[in-house]
Amino acid sequence: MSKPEGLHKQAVTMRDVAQAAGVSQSTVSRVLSGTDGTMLIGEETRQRVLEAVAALGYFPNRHAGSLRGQKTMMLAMMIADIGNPFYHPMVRAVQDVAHEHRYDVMIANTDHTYAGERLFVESVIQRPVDGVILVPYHMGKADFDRLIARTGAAVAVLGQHIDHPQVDTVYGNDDQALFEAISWLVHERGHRRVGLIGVTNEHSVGVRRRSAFVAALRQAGLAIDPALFTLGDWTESSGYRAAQQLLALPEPPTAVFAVNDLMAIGAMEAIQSAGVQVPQQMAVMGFDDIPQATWVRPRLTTVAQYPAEMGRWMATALFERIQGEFDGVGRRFEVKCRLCQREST
Amino acid sequence: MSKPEGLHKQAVTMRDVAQAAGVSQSTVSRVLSGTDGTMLIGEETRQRVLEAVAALGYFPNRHAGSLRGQKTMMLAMMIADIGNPFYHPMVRAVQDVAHEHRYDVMIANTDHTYAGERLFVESVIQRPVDGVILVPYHMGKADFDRLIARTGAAVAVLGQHIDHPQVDTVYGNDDQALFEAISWLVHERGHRRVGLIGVTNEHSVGVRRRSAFVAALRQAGLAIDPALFTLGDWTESSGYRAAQQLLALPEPPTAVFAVNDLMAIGAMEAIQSAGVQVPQQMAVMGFDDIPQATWVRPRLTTVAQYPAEMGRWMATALFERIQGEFDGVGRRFEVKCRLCQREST
DNA sequence: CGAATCACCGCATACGATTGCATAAACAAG
DNA sequence: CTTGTTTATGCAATCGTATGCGGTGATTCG
Repeated sequence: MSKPEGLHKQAVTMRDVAQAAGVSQSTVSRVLSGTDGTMLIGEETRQRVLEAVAALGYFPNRHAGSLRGQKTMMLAMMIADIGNPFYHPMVRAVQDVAHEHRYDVMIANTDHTYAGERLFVESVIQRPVDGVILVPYHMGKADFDRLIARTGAAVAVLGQHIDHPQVDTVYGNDDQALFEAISWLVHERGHRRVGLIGVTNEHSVGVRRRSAFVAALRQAGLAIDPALFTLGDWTESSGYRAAQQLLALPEPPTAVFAVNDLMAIGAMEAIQSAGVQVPQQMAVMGFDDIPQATWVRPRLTTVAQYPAEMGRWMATALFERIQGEFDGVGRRFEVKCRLCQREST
Repeated sequence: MSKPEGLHKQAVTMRDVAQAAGVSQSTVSRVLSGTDGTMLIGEETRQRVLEAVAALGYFPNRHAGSLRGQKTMMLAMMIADIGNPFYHPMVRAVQDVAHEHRYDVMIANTDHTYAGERLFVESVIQRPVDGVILVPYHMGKADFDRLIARTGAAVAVLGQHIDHPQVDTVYGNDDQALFEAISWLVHERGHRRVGLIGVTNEHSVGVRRRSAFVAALRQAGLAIDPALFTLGDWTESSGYRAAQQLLALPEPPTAVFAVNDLMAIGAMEAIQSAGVQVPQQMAVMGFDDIPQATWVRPRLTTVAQYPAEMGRWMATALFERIQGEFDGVGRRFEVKCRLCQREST
């Protein structure tokens, strides 16, 4: 009775194909999906159907399949900031793997906020997908339970933020790598006052890296000066401001460690603008090894992570679950970080 | 009869809410959408329904609405390379506008290939969305006709590549800006041998920029030396290789212009590695003004584009069409480029 | 030669939400 | 008491696809 004013005109449906081929719609469905082992289709009709499909340029409407409870052929990916180059190879890798499986990828930014993360979860509840890839900073186990219970999607996660029995995890040994990096800075390079550009404690990864930083200083027998701890929000400009703060100190540090490269690059910019030489007067070190770390001068010493590998791992783990090849307890995969010694230290 | 094995478990549907509130499912629909002006709902039942919604934590299944031909609450965006920082503010702006409208964004890479672009169109045909944003390099009018005819989606496009009556377009005056940039390089800076790092003629934007380049040289009365024309593929590494090629020339240019910043940065890397001073011995100039242009040393002289503004414009134009506020012929919006004079020239 | 088997295919229903139409209740007017 | 009108709600069809089950014609077997 109701004729929906086609905002989306689906000119050619399965019924059209059926009519053109002189068969029923269900036959067309069976020819195309083919997965119905018990059902046999005559070779002649199969050909007629395939010809009609080609002639009409038919494509299946995936909204229908999604509604029917089939695969949605879609992945959702949540990252913190699409402007951060660290995520690009990851997104890239996920998209590549997805396309191999003829999947599409929906992407959302959270801007590192909890509100953004919850919005993402609600979005996925409203439009269920087959798989979800997350880089969570705030979400708790309850949020994951809800996500999984309501959508039934396979879930893969980056980072040690969460440990959930049903989600696969890939993470770097960042705390250990950071510990070693600071130790190297102290012992090999002789720095005794090292400033930190960290993030607020709302980010569990910030807490972990800060602890590793403190532990390294402690182990080296150095004093912990609260004035040397500054905060940023992962962006280049926040690194710039944090470095200014450190430079303004009565007794500035001789080295600055930023918990990501963007902030390190911003810090270097600030330090050089102030007429302070890097690394002679002040060394700078970052984390991630984004490509831009080698574009700046001096080239940035940093701790490399391997986002492409991480993304590929998450995506393949996801598809193993989607295709039912694996459904055990969440796997954990560690990608080792590596110190990249360059010119800024 | 058929019980689809719920890959996606939608625990709570509208029917559940209806049952909990003791009304029919259609009443729930009317309470929630509310858009049905002719239909009145008793205040008491409205409350009962809303309470049931809250109690059950109901969210609408958007796959169903999409199938029914309603809005899909989804945008699709096609860009060439998610690794190119030029696109990030654009993606960002689109996502921000979309989220204001409670829309999600599906993103696809084409890697600058026609195959990638066609794949995207097919993907959108199979899963219609309300709006499409494209950065096309190869697609022709026929592809756009097909896209629009098959999906009925609103379309917005970046660049002058296509001019279609039904699509809104935003573009920079890149040819003019490039002409002026080269003229500036020649007249103000005195360069008489300028190398070009361009792209193949398959990219219409490459052709246009190359023409502008040639025109500027002609107008300056300079000879056109084919050896000074090299090709890249928009990536940093291709810029590196192209610059090596120019350096190897018997008579190398005194300035190099790359049609985007990534290639310019790659070129600068190559030039400096070869022990040639930038800009004293060889000047470098790019196009786009990505943030990284000010990270490198010397800072890159370039022609600025404003991708965030471009993205915002495309997105708002799209929503004007989606919401029926506009349905006239495709609008065109020019975003002026601007020369950013820095240290590399 | 009648019945059982088999290969092939169509009918009908369901997924969840929207919406035109029918309908029930309540009330007013004649 | 009948008829008309208003108000609030339910029924049922629909979007495009998947699938259990029943049906039909042909072949085979006892």
